[in-house]
Amino acid sequence: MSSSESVKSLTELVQQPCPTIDTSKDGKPPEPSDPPASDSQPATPLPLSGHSALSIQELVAMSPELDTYGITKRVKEVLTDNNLGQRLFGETILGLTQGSVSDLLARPKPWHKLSLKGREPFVRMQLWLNDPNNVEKLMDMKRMEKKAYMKRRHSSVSDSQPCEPPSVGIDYSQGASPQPQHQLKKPRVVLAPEEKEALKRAYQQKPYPSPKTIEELATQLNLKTSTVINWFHNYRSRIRRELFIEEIQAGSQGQAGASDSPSARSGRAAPNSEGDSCDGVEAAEGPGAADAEESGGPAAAAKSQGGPAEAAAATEEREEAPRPAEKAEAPPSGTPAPDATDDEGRPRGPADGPGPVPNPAAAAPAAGEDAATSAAPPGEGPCRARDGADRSSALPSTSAPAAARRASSLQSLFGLPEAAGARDSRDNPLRKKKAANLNSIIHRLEKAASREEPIEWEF
DNA sequence: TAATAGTCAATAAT
DNA sequence: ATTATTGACTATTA
Repeated sequence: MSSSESVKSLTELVQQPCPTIDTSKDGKPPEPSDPPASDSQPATPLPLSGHSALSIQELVAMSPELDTYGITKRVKEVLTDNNLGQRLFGETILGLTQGSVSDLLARPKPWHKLSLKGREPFVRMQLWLNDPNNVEKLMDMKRMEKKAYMKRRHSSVSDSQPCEPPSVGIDYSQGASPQPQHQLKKPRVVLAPEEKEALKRAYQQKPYPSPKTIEELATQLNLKTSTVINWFHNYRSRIRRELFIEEIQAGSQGQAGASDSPSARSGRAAPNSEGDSCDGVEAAEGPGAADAEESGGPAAAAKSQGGPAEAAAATEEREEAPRPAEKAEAPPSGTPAPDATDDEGRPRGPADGPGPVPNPAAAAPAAGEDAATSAAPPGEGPCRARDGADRSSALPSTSAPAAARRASSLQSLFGLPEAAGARDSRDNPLRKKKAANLNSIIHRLEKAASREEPIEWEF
């Protein structure tokens, strides 16, 4: 069969219910089609509905832009409406574990920020949503699982338990517990809240600590170096994603009513990141951000502790903010994280500085887009109307007056419909994050501009 | 070489 | 029971 043929139908399969006639804009030019993936790998062992061949990878490659936020929203609805769990859905439909599914559904990244691999689950979800029997199939799976489970239990009860307690026999209960066990299982590190706080503080001053700094942190907190490194990696990406969703939600808060549908959606309101304040930004320069957020509430979070973490506390007198009331601003208050001398890691050539910067240029438009699309309830009519008039700013381009670019970035950022007055002070934290973010971006742009380098911003 | 992206899997929290 | 969180790993990418 001609690839073009199948390609077409498949593309339709993936299409979102609401055919956004955005084709006019195209925009994904380079997706050259080239099926680079034609190498090894078993590819898709998953269900992938009846379809014939064509791996999802190929589907992903030619998939039109999908509204990830809208998709996850609908998936969540369907799952909860039908009492289907994430584990079942994940293993059966996506080939992912429960934890991954939870994360994906709660914090989907915008389509354009996803790699080919990252898009896969979303394509699968879209495919699943389009499948008229999706729920039935899953329910069947559920039944089957239960049956199997019952069976197992039965046999183990009636029969002598043939399996399970693998070890046993010897080993008794042992008071030493599974300690000496060849150390086969790592304990799984669990950072104490104090340690996390110390790391967060360090992050705020330097999102990309030098190896030296990392080493010091590890020593002071009594952690393995790799743990600290991992923590920074994880934290950076976590922060990044948080900004994504905040943008999206901020952009969609406007209206909502419309045709509410069955089952309430997921009310998420303000997740308010606990006491971690707006990390993620500000490393650039100005103080700008240090919010205590949460006016009148959990102000008194864990504060004093003299326990184990004294290492951190000791070296760095905590600056914290004893006075939540006066959040005003806490400039990078002197307190260098660990060991004063620390200073800067300096190196880092290209893009560096304030790392935790997702890209506003892209994010902003994305937010609008997602919002628009997802706003429409699952299947049906009125889909978006907005076209791609403004969504042009999504790509690199490069050589353009930095100033101009910055201006446009600012515009798109601020341009977010602020209408829908309804919000009061609630958006403060968000605003701050955005502002801080903007600052860091500006900082980078200026830096770049001054050195007249074409640099490629991935906006 | 180091940063990022995507996940896993243990374990916390509901 | 499920769902959410998060340290660690693996594969990519620049």
